[in-house]
Amino acid sequence: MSHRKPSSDTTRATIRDVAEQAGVSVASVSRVLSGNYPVSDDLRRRVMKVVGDLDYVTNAHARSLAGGGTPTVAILINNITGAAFAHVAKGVEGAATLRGWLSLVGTTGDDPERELALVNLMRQQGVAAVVLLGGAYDYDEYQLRMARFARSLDAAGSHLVLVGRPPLEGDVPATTVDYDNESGAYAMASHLLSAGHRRVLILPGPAELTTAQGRLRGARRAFEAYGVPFEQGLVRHGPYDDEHGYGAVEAALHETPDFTAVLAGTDVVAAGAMQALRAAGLRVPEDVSIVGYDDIPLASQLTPQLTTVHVPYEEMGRVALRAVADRREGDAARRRSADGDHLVLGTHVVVRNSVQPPPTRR
Amino acid sequence: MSHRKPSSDTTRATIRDVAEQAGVSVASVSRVLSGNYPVSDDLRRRVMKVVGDLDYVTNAHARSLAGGGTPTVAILINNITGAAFAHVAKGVEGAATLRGWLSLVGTTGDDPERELALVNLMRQQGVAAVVLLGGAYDYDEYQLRMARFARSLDAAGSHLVLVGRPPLEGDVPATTVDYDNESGAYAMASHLLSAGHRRVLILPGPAELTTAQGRLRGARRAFEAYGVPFEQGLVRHGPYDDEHGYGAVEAALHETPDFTAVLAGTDVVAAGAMQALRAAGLRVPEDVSIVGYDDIPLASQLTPQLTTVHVPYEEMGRVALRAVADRREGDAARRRSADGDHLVLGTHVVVRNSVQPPPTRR
DNA sequence: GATCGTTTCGTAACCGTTTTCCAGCGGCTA
DNA sequence: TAGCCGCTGGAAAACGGTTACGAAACGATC
Repeated sequence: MSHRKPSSDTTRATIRDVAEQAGVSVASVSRVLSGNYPVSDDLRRRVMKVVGDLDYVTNAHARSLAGGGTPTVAILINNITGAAFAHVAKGVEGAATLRGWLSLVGTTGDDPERELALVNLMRQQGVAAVVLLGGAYDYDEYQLRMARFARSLDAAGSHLVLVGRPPLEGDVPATTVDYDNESGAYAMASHLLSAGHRRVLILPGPAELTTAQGRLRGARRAFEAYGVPFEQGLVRHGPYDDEHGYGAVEAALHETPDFTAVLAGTDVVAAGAMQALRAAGLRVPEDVSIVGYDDIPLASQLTPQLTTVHVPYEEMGRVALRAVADRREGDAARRRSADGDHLVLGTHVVVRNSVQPPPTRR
Repeated sequence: MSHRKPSSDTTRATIRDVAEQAGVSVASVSRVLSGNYPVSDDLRRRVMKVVGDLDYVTNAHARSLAGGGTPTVAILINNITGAAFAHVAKGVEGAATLRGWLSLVGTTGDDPERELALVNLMRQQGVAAVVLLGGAYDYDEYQLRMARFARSLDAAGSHLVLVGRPPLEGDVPATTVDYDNESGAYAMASHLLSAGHRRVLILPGPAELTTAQGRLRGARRAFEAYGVPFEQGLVRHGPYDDEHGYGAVEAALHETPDFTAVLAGTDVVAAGAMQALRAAGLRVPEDVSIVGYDDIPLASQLTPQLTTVHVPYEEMGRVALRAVADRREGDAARRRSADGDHLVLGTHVVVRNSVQPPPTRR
């Protein structure tokens, strides 16, 4: 007879309880539940009956300790509420559950320290992969630490995936899923320039964020291509939110009011900018044209609907998960060759109603 | 000497490896790391040195098997991308990490089956709580199954928290964090009525969702209070998205074009409605007034800015987590008394620019 | 009827921690 | 100097599963 403690009130049934009550061994129970081993119909019936009666579910921790266990992907995101990267998260999560994977999520709140700490925490969880969402910080030390983590994860059989940021430098075992910030911004700026705009207010985003840097570079390249002098005084950095869009336009209207268009680093920034323009009695796009970036749902709900560049965020999430799932199934050779993977997805501008040629006079 | 297998390439270091290399017992390593037991400085130094060298992190699965382990909260959400409940998720996640808890997330995609399956999956994970976000389905069988799950979770030492939906009926061990859908809608409708509107198009949302039902009830009550006949032909059900808002207004303009205001069940629906109005050449709010519900960021970014009712979504998330954290620390007596907890938070209408008295003629 | 190959199932050794005992040890009191 | 106590650290038993290995049962084959 057994001398295990009688099942307490708030203790879930164990596989042993099931085995005893069904009069079989724990191994048998394990086998009918995981279904990867032949069992007789009689056994299966007996076990399932008891499983139902006891409302038994296997303990995931024990299971993954012993070798089985469902893979888990960790999603590290700046802010779940941010529309753009929430879509990436959706893509990752969707692709994950499609394969029966679980999704852990942590928010970094724009804090590099916290981001690093979270990667470590996820390492403890033994996740199959950690997916890091959003632009990176351009500090050297940060990059170095991230590279170290990539190696740690790799050594533990996990893998780091960077989404929406440039790949780490050097021979780092990490996968990057990216889109071309620069050429998107190039296209957007070209759109404005070819409409005749020459003085455009540029709100790229936070100066230290790689995405903002890329978008700014793209815009500048377009100006060069068009032979239009690039005016540093017309670019204003700041956070990716509507308040900054509002404030920046407000300030610009005081200091350099001769711009005829604004190139926002983000749809949300564009929304803020649009409000400031209206508050100043300017019409969009008759007086001032405006373009965004990201093509989040908001873009098509504004009035006028925003011309912007579409980034396949959700697709990026799916691609990110697929990359790591493939690598997990691939053989060692394939895995090694895939080191430093870098997938870049295309963007395209979607033309709506927020751009017109500049007014002949103001 | 040890005869354990030499550490393979893709196998993380174990506590044993650390112990051996530091020349101490595994118990000591565990103690140094968890820090809940007195150890000498010398021991601590030796262990930490090796931990650093080996880049060791404890295995979370093993840890929680053995009794330790960080609590995890499961967030079950319809769609991460949905603005309103993404804020709840943010609240939950924020409060969770504040206490050192982890957050698992699963998306239900509007599928009751999947929702139920996820609750079960989370039960396997041994989560401290599962937080279910969003309106519930009004099927009897669904409610019954959910009640069963609540009991299962409770029996396993976990707990079910329902956010943004009415509590389960009967003596079910679940906590509900809710807001008053009905009185919010009542206030919103009153706002319209007191502005002089009499014929208002109502787009409550999906007929089978409890939130939509509540909002509709509230509106109807307001009409009764004002002695205005409630016209069933002016309510159109449909999903909570802008396409439905657009389509419903479009249809209504054909069939019952004499409405002077639209009461949308959601800010997003309102956005769609607004577009349809504009497409038909109507001005907002001069020709038609419009109000939303939820007060998501979008509401203040539309033109005109949307009058809506503010729901403290993020706060609800925080409250939800606090409730389950408290219960976890409380004694058995307190826990029992807290069965069937029901916290309801207040809402308030925020007046912006989308409502005017109806035009004297059309 | 003995041999052999298949199924099917039980036994027991792990997986990597935490935690309960218990032992050694130096210092203090009597 | 014996006895006791506080402080450290080790040995080993859980925690709840999975799975390699071996054995029993059974029909088929010669």
